[in-house]
Amino acid sequence: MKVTKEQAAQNRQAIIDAAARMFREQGIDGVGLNDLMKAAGFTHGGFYNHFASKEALVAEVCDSAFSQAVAGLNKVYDADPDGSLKVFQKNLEEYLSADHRDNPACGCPAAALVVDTARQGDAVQCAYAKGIEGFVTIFEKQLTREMIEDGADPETVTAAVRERAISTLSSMIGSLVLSRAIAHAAPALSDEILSVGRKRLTE
Amino acid sequence: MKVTKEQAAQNRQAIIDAAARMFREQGIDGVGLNDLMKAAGFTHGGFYNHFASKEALVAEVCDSAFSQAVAGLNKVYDADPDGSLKVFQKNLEEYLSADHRDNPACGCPAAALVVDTARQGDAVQCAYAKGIEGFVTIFEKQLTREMIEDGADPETVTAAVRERAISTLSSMIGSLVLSRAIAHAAPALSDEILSVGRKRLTE
DNA sequence: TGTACATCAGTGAACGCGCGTTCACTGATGTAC
DNA sequence: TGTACATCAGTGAACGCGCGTTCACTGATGTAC
Repeated sequence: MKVTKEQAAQNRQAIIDAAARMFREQGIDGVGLNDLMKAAGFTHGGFYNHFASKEALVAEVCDSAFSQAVAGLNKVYDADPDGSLKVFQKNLEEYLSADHRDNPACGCPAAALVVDTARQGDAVQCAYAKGIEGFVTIFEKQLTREMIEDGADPETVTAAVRERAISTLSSMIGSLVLSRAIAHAAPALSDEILSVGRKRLTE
Repeated sequence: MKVTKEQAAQNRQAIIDAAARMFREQGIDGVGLNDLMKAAGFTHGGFYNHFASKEALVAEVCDSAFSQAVAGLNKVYDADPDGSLKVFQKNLEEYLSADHRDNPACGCPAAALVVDTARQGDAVQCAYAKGIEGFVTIFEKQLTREMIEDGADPETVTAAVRERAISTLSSMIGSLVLSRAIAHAAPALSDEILSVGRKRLTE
């Protein structure tokens, strides 16, 4: 039952994509390879034709999910640099929306995997860290635009921008994961966490 | 091998305490009942003399860990209401320390369990939500003190205080879990996340 | 207060189950001639 | 270009293992008389 090289590469990516969804939704430990392969449309035995181990898959998933997210943002911002600030602000607000909170499977990998990652091996943590650095870089670029547009001196803005980028990212992730943790048990407070987060981000 | 009622109650608490440590360090899914009971000093079969299921234990652990944390803070702040603001500020800084980052087992349950909780049943989420509400209440009290000390009008401060309480808690949790996720892979950025968080919290 | 008996916390073997991983096999693909 | 053979992605049974949970048993505790 050999398939073409292209088909094999597609199948491999299908496994990564299914894992990216399931890991974000159910956690890394919560997803078995049997269920994963079934979700990707295959039988479980073929897994090891593509990956050396589950750990290796997790690292690739991290890499893939972050790369897609970072590349997606960069593409949008670079397509229209002048209008990118508005899109950036809109992205921040959507990040802390009920929709994003309620759909982790296709949401931010940094938030969904943040606690699991601390318990994973080096390869996973490195892929995750690379992704975070990518986000920080994007934030720095956009926040620099924002501060210069607001009349700041381009020369002296650098340190302040990096601080804002890091604290913005931390707050976004914190607000999102906290609102998710209590979404069912305390929906009002969960909503409040999101709206307070949005308000703080946009002022 | 029956033991006295008091001894049985102590043993039960020993299981909860061991679980509280292990869940924070290894995640809820990452801890087996066999290892847990061994860590608490017992054989695994006795688990069900104390708890109906692992899920029931998790709920009790959440409840216990948050109650201890909240009660501990309240005790300190109430013992010396006038000096409590200094202690509060010190607590915020210690929260975002390398020491806290590197020792989740005895650290904040809200941070260590935040992503796992979203995947747990109602009982666990309710215990967690109750704990978060407890933290928010404490923060509101202390931030009110702070703002009044800084000359704010006690009557009009309420809404702003709640916002600050929620956003402070979200940022603390976000900074801590993010710094933990990349502690090994990107130690410099991990430290930077903590120090930026501390700076933002104390200004 | 002393004796007989029920209670039940703790033990350790066993349950079925799903985990990550391995393996022999299949058969279409890709390659060497 | 056509044929023979090696490659290897996919299949599905099987591996050992640890999971959460159940159970029969033990024997000191707690209780009823």
